[in-house]
Amino acid sequence: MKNQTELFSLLKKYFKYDSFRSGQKEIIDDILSGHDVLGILPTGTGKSLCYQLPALMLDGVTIVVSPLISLMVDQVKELKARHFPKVVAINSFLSYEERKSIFQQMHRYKLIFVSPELLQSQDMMYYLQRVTVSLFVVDEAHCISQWGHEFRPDYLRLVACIKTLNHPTVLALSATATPVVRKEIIRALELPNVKEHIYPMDRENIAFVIEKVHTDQEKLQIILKWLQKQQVPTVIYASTRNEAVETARTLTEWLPEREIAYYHGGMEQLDRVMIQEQFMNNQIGMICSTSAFGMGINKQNIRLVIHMNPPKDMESYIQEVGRAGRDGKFSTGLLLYTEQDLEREHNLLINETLTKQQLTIIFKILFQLQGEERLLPNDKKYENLFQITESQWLFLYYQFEKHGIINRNQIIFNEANWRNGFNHILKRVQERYHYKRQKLIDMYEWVEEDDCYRKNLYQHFQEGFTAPQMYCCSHCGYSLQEWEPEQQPIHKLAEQSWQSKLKNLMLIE
DNA sequence: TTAGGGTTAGGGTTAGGGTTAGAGCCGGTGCCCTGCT
Repeated sequence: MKNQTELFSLLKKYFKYDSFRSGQKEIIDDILSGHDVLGILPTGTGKSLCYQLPALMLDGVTIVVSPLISLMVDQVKELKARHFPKVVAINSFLSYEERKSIFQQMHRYKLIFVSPELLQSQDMMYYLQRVTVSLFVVDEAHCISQWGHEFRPDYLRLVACIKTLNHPTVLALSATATPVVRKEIIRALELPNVKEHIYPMDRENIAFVIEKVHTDQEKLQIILKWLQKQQVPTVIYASTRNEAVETARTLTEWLPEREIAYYHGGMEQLDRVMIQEQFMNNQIGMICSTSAFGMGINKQNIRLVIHMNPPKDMESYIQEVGRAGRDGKFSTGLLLYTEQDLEREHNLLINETLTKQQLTIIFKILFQLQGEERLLPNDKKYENLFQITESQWLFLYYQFEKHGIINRNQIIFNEANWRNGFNHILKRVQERYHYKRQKLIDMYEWVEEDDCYRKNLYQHFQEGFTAPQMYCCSHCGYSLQEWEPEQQPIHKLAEQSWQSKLKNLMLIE
């Protein structure tokens, strides 16, 4: 009871609310009673409150694992503005001195944001073991399944951190997670007694239009035809950086009066922030982007999300199209595809899959290395050495460690171990290939569907869905032509003030 | 009562790297560290 009074008074004090939104209270109660929790709450329903409040109430430190530095920074900024006590984000932007000083004061913080990579550093864990960690939060927990296997294997190493910290209460949060992904999160974090709080994530205010065309040029024509008549905040997803840049360039040529930008992960951090800010403030009307654009973007009035190709799985599509209509107003997702798109995507998948021959060669090189120094070379050019991509190397390194073939850059030879490791890794590679291939096939089966797109999209994720707000989908009689959205004019900035704004930004950074 | 408890140490900023010599093509997500002035 005392807890409950305190809970509401803290809610009022820091967040100015009198009551909780759906799901929040149930999750917080479970956390405070010491249960591990998996929370799937739609975007914009206040997920972060589910750990911010417990962090205040629990003795000790709450660790929040966050996938992006920009997300951590935003959260810390926002919490500081609310006069939330003792919050910090630790990342590579901090100097050695700053980091050290935070480490030594660790016990004085209530909330610490970190990347999964940083939790692998010995420093970090050394100091964390000397404070009481009462809550361990994995934010955007679908990253475990989306990124953990290849791209960012440190997501799969989180479970070891949790164990090292004597298993504090664990909270995994996400906005999108299919039953399969949820199972994977629970397995990867080893949470057998987890309490699950799953809320539907279908969006009744988004209508789906899917069009099959013959060429990539045709895709641009369709987009252009619509854009000539309408002006609403729009995101266009392309599958490569080049395609994003080229699409922006072409559309700008055709519609010189519109403000169109491109966005991808290879751009300078500062440029990315600039583009985001201008889009947020309606100074840019349209962004052509790779999948880098998304997480942490909180623009409420995106009306149209266009896909130049189907993404590689339905989770990605739901996440990306779900950036439309955060304000609850009617919005549309337009997906374009050609016959060749599937083949292209499948070729990429084959290309990234290690073959038995490749794996054999890698083991041979590894054997040679251990005969010489028993160490992996220090220059980190493993990709060069083994003729594989960085992502493939990250995957392999994780597997080598798991099978006792490598321990902290030291190669440990044991014939039985190696034989076993080789077979397991090969099996794992093939499993991953088949898993991803099936995801890709599901995606293409969905776009080729004759039946209601909404029904078939959401049935993979949940039981049923809410009836659409206005229009449903292109199989239920909706077409873009009949949509008359409210126009959103662009407040262009003068060249001079754009530059001075850049200067200001640079001074702040 | 006291020493020690973990490694390192110029400070600060920015650019580049994370696949290979050579032609069209064939990827995208981010983190952290290193080497350079």
